[in-house]
Amino acid sequence: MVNRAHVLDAAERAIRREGAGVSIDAIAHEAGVTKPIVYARVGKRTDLADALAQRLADRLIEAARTAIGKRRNPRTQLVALIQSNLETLAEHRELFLFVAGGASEEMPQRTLSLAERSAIPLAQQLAAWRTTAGLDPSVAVAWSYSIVGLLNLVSMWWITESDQSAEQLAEQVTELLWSGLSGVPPKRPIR
Amino acid sequence: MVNRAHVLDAAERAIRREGAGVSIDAIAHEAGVTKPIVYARVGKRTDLADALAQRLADRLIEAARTAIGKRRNPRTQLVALIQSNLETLAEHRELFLFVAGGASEEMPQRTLSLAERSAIPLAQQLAAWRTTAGLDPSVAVAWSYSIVGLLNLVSMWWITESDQSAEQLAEQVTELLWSGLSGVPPKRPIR
DNA sequence: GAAATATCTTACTGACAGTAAATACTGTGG
DNA sequence: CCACAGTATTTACTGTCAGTAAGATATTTC
Repeated sequence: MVNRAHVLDAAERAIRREGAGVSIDAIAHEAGVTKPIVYARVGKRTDLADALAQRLADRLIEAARTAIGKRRNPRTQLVALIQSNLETLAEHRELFLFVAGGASEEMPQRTLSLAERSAIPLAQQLAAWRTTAGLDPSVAVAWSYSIVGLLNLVSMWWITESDQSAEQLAEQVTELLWSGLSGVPPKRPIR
Repeated sequence: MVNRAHVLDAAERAIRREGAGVSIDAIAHEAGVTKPIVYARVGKRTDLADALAQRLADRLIEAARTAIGKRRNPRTQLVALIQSNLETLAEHRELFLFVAGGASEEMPQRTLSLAERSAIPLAQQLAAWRTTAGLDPSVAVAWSYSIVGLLNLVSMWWITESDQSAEQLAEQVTELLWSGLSGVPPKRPIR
């Protein structure tokens, strides 16, 4: 009667309403069933977080694809990617916090599983580019995690503390990712 | 008899032994006291996480300072900064997870408070550099969070899933942060 | 229509955060 | 040496919640 997707939808609504600390009972109630059904459909809390992380990552990728759309200039594409990430995570703020925050024990696996889904396609793209440019593609994975981690924290910061526009922030972050720090330090120490 | 620092030390040992999901009772036991003492000294779980985040951030900054040491080449300094970050977080793996993972509700504040302590000195340095280079320093804060976020996720990934050496990874990440992506994409779409 | 099976719910357990009330300890004036 | 005020500490409790086992209800099968 109620399938897995229905429960996951209900979970998203419950999280949106009650925040990341929502109880399984509340989710079950939102789905119109009782707790053991939730367990039968999606497993325990960490499994739920995994499933929702998957959905969120898919949405991020989808949003990025549309935002990039038919833009041709790579740097402009990067701005669009970053801005869409900011806006999508802001849109799904509580879900993001549920997925990223979750329970303590399995935390790295969860955060990484969210990161991984975004990072993998990115890594493939980067590796392909590097290869055609005649460069070593083995940096691709590390770079993907770098970019995803950067986007995650910047988004979190922007959502909760910053008041500048997504556009402006995306431009600033792009400047860093595009050109790097090489032009910045004069001749002296970091810190 | 037992002061705040003593309790925090015990908390670190307990976290190291039992992982990020450690109970307050276990921490109290490790400190040789009972639970209400812990609450009297450091407050509730999120306050404890804040205090430990502070300590961890201080250690990261300190480690970075020594690692950078007397190196003069800015790019080499960046490699050292990144490598020291990797190694320090690996050293304090469980503490890192406790601080970053914690409870769901206040998660952004906690993660950000950890990030903030690392980001602020970095931002000051970046702003100063940009100013002396005649560039707009207003990007400094966003860049700091970018770099800290990048380091956090890369460290987490490295700690739990990657098997390459810290040295090699630090070099790869430096390449991204130093030179940026501008040389990479040919003339076509991201993803 | 009865037996077998799948489906859902009620009801429970165990763990743990956080707190209130009770108890032991300390020093001070008599 | 003792009563007593004030503080430090512990015991014992409450409430919440994840996760599950056992019972109840519907559904299929012969």
